[in-house]
Amino acid sequence: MTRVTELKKCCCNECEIPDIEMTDKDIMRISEFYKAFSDPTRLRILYKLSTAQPLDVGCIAQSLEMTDSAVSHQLKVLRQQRLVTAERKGKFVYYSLDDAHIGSMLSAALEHIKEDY
Amino acid sequence: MTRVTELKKCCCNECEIPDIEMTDKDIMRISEFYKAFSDPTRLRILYKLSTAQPLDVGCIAQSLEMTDSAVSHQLKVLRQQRLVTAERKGKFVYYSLDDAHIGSMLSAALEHIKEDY
DNA sequence: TGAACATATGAACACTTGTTCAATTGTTGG
DNA sequence: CCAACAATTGAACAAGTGTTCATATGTTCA
Repeated sequence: MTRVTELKKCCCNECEIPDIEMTDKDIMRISEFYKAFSDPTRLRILYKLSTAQPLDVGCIAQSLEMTDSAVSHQLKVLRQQRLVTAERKGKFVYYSLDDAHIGSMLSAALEHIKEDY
Repeated sequence: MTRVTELKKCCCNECEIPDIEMTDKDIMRISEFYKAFSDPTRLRILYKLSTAQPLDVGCIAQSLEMTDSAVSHQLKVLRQQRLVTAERKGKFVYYSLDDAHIGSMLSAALEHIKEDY
């Protein structure tokens, strides 16, 4: 397991470095996870789903006033990060939040930004 | 306060839309908040600070094997999102995590990606 | 089967982002 | 004040991202 740093002591030569495991691969995957939350369109989709689910692509696109294609592209990103699940029923594909945890991430971020002056 | 959607019912005409307040401005600010977490370099800086703080710019740059300039640019982003705090002492500027909450976001994301098959 | 509809995909484009390099600001100690 | 060091900033460039448009895949029902 590749450590982000291999120092036993920090370069200031004072601080001990705790034995927390976070590999380069972890870093990459975490950044991709958060990247999914870093686009307004994707956040609007997630927020929409947090208020009503499951919803099909056309419904989401309509309420966000975007093309089906644009929404479908972003849903793919959200799917790959396992933030939403898709289930086809006939012609329609219904999307839901992957779990309640995702909704709570939205509220957590909302709290953080509301702390402002 | 501008609602993301003004529908009382979802476009599927079944689901009630809860009265959660999340404005377009909120969406923009949340996306910027998460964007700060979406870059490997910034995550490495945050992780580094979670293991030892405060640290000056040169120390961070050295341990991440990057230029001072690159690190300083990213620290600016983290500062703007209030994820780190800076305090100058003489020639050095020492950075710390803004609060413990940030460290817990790292662990939370780590847990999420570890859930994998 | 074939027309109509829902969704997904690929290429292309404008736009954004992260790094590098050079120059600047800020601080200390001679 | 000035030389040396720490940090910041701005411009420039390559790389990455989100949308659009055209096309393809899936599904239903006549």
